[in-house]
Amino acid sequence: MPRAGLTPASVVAAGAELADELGYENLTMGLLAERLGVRTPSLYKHVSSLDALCHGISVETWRELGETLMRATVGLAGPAAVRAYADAFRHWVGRHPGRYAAGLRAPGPDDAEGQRIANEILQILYAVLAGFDLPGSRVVDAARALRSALHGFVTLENAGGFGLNRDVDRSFTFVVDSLIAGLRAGLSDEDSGQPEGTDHNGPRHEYHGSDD
Amino acid sequence: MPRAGLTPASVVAAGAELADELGYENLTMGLLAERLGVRTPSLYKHVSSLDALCHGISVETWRELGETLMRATVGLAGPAAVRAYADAFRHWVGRHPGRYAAGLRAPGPDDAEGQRIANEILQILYAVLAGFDLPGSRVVDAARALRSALHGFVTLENAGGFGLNRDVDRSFTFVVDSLIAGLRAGLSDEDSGQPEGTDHNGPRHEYHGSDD
DNA sequence: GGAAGTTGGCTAATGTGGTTAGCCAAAAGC
DNA sequence: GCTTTTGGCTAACCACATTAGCCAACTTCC
Repeated sequence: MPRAGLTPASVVAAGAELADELGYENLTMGLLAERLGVRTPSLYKHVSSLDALCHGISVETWRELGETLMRATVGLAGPAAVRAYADAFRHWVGRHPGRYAAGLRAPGPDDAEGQRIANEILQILYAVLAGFDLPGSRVVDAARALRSALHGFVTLENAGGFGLNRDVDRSFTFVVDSLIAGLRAGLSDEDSGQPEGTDHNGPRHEYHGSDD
Repeated sequence: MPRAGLTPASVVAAGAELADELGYENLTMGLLAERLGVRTPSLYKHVSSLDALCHGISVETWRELGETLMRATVGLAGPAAVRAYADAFRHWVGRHPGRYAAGLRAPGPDDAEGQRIANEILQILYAVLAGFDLPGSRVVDAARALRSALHGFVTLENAGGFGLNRDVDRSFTFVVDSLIAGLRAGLSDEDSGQPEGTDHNGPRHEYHGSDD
């Protein structure tokens, strides 16, 4: 019985690749084992369960996506930064649908690594939004808006939810431009019930509970 | 052996309810059978498979959601219609997360009923957008934008993707208002490569292939 | 009212996929 | 080289979807 030279990292990496190829929901221990030239139970020497494997893929996903978004937006500000962020996001997810699906599992409160990375990505987003001079209490709304729109768009796009009749790139531009319009307008901070200045919801580090 | 009085419709309805309670991914033939006071194989006398059950829930979902959106927007136009549409959508999905998840399975090309209902909902959306005098080739973009943003927002919200720190209602308003701003701006129809007037991508009925 | 037919329960059994137990050789450490 | 640890493997188990085939309960029709 020669050894296959697997490691937790290589198993997770192969799992991520397989998820992209077959779709996240079709990722199976048996298929992954086959891909790695090994019998199914052998995988358990490297990952404790399918769930753990998916968690590993998730962490990998956020790491890679974070790196990508960082590279894409470095040196940019304002609308250009938002557009670059959005495009990089869409293209990365388009190339890695399985990974992205795995990444959607929110990190549990006990998952320090996941929390850390989620927070890191959030910081990139806040940096991108910094150029718009939004009132403090609006920044969270803006981040959620951008996240929502991007997530929704790529999810529907990957699921084939858009017909083929009209250029999808153009639609994507429309979404992003609309949000930029909203950011520019500032959409007055119609009192959030919290006095200015003591707003504890700005882009700081209290977001360890969940990504915002 | 007394009879349980099940019908395909009642089984689907119970499945939808169970999906809302337990989450779509936890919906299982065994649990549904238990809920209905029956053994698992008995369900197969009413639905041909788990997949068929989910398809049934999906159809139900779009029917109910369509009805809800229709009611919410009837008699409204422009920004008010968009806001009403968005609010109704969010609240319905918030109350029916399992159903909504089931509804995400895009109807296959062979599924006439699913196609019909999807198209119907699309028509509501187009009606809501009609008040903005968008150039013909922009309407599809606008519809996709609204769908994406709403879908992304409710999905992240239901998944607990937003922290608890800041009012989520306000963030939702921000997303919707941003899109309305984009719709108002019209975001000039920077040539879509198709001559005006012959645009075959407007809000008509060619969308039988997939919802747009 | 009852005989025949259909319907809708049931138990038993199969297959797939995740997971554990426990064996044994290969690599690593001394 | 000998011991220990590690990473393969087979066998077995469990959950869940699904099918086969039995049999009672409703329905129909005389």
